[in-house]
Amino acid sequence: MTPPRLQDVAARAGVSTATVSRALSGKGHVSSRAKLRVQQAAQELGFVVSYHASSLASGRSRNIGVVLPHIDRWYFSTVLEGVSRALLEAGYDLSLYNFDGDRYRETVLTDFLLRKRLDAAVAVALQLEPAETRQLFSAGIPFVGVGGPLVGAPTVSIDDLDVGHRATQHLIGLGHRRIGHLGGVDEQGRYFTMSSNRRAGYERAMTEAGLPIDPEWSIVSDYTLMDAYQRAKNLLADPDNRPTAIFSASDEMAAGAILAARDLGLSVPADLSVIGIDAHPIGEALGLTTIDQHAQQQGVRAVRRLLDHISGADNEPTDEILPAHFIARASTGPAAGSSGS
Amino acid sequence: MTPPRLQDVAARAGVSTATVSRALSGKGHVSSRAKLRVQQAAQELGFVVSYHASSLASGRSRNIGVVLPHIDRWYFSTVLEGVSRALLEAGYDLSLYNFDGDRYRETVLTDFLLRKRLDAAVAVALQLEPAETRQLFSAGIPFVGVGGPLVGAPTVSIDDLDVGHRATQHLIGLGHRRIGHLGGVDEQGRYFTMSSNRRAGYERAMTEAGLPIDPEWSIVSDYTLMDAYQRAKNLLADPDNRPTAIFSASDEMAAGAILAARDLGLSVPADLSVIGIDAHPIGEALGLTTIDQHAQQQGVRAVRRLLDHISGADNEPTDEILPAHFIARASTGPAAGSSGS
DNA sequence: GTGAAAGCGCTAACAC
DNA sequence: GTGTTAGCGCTTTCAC
Repeated sequence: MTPPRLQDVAARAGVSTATVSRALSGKGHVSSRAKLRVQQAAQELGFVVSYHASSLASGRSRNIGVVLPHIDRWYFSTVLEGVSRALLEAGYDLSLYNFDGDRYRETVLTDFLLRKRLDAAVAVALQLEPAETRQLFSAGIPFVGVGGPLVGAPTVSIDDLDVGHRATQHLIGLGHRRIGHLGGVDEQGRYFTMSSNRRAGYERAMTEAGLPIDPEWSIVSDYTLMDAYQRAKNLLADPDNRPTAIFSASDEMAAGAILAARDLGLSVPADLSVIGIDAHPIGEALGLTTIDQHAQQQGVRAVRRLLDHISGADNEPTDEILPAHFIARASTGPAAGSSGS
Repeated sequence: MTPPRLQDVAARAGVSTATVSRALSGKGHVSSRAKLRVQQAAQELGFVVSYHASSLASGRSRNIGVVLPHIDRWYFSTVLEGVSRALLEAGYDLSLYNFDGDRYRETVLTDFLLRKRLDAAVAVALQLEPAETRQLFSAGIPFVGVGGPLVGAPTVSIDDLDVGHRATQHLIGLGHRRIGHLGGVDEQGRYFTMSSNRRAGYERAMTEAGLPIDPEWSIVSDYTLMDAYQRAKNLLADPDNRPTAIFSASDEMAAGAILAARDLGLSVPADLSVIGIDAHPIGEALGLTTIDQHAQQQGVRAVRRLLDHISGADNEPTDEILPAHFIARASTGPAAGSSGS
């Protein structure tokens, strides 16, 4: 037996299909008596509107896309969790498009996003070429960026430069002068503006304090714990020339640094202070001092912005900077032989 | 200007809409000459078929759903990555439905899945009540389960009991006799059959070897690193009555145990051997011995099964057990005072 | 191999 | 407040 259609509900309730549509969607006026009969009939028949028919007729699909370069990395899956929650709450469907690094970059941009099935989309930390940005926008729907600038669309993020600055200042305030940095690559200008902004914040804080920035202490990693572990270990192995503190652009890399230090017999924070960014759960067990960037909340805000926009709320396309908060734990402490500052 | 429709392409190519549809979808026979003209016209106009119109007319949507209880946990985001990859490869869209624990359980089951917008769906480690399973299937589409039994649908997973058994045997083979277990809750029979099967494997191996199962060494954790850290620390704090080895049902919990041991001044594996399951990246830096369950591959396989089914391939709804492989690293070693076995 | 035309199931004017 | 009806843009018989 074929599923009930709106027409069947109309027949059973003794009204027209238009009335059923109105009663069920809540748009337009329907007498409460008619509404009741419709709802009952729909209930009895187990009627659910056909998504495709509804979308085709109305031109809107209650479906929002999420485009991201990775899924199984903490930042992305956490933002996604926030996006998902906000969308579920609003009754919207969520379509997921994963670049998977660069693997499906083209495909997603040229095929998937153009199918006219999305009301809007959020782009998480994508760093696109100008031509790619154009492709994106050619989908003809509102976009909002998260965690990195999406040129031409409003973006929700933290102030990465400021966060890098504050993290570094924290270490400087503890009396450290030999401070290293663990950051990400800025592959040919793609990806990780986030990362380069944090590095810029570090450099600014160092410069302001009149401290030297040793290029050897400025480590470029691929943002994974293991890679950071290995590189930090190399850096810290030299007892004559190693930093007393490290500011890491992510908690996972910070964790790698802490594990490396321990494996070298260095104690944290006595021999080495480490601060990260994220509030990644792994930081708890390591006592990692960090700055919470409220990743989930970033996803939630992005969705709110989009939904407001769709519903015609008069929001100007301004960027939104979310606050980030210190979580002081045990991985940072006074520099050896320092009285603080 | 409104986007081009199929009709526009037809006009430009000088053929009927039917021919355009055939030429573009590849179904039905079209002269290569006509096909060429159609493709060119489509190209010039920048035509992309309307998803909704196509779905409404054909009854199929090239859209597959993924239902999971969490997104931001390693297992789930990794499976999701695999699912996403396989779907992108096949040109299918992916709709994401997150229970978020129990928060949207009802909503997803009763509202979202019934909108007739999915061709099929994969359910990742859902542990449903019978009534909920019925709701799920009432969507009228093929399902496949991943990483946990979905009663009434084919499931892709590893053999959790066997894996628990092998992990424990590994420790026993190293001469350990006092072996603890770190597993998850079986909340009222919901969630984590996975976890209870691994525990059962542990118990069987212990029993077979004639070793005692000390209830105090069988720790129930919430599967997070931090919780496992705390509980393991409590367990290991007592020098007179602690295990010499721990089998953890996940790598994250295993990592917690290792960190706890270190913080107590115990050395791994000299004082404590630890083995996990997952091949979680964190295990690398900790030298964690583990069993790789190929989570991403589980997602890929689930999608393949679904697509085969949709395309009418004669696949019986059998469960599929994927192999799991040892990754021997440094966290497990011979028991102190043992000659091995 | 190709075209005509009848839907797919719903929404949104527009009329009453 | 409610019904009539013309689409939304494509797929798919059924003829030719």
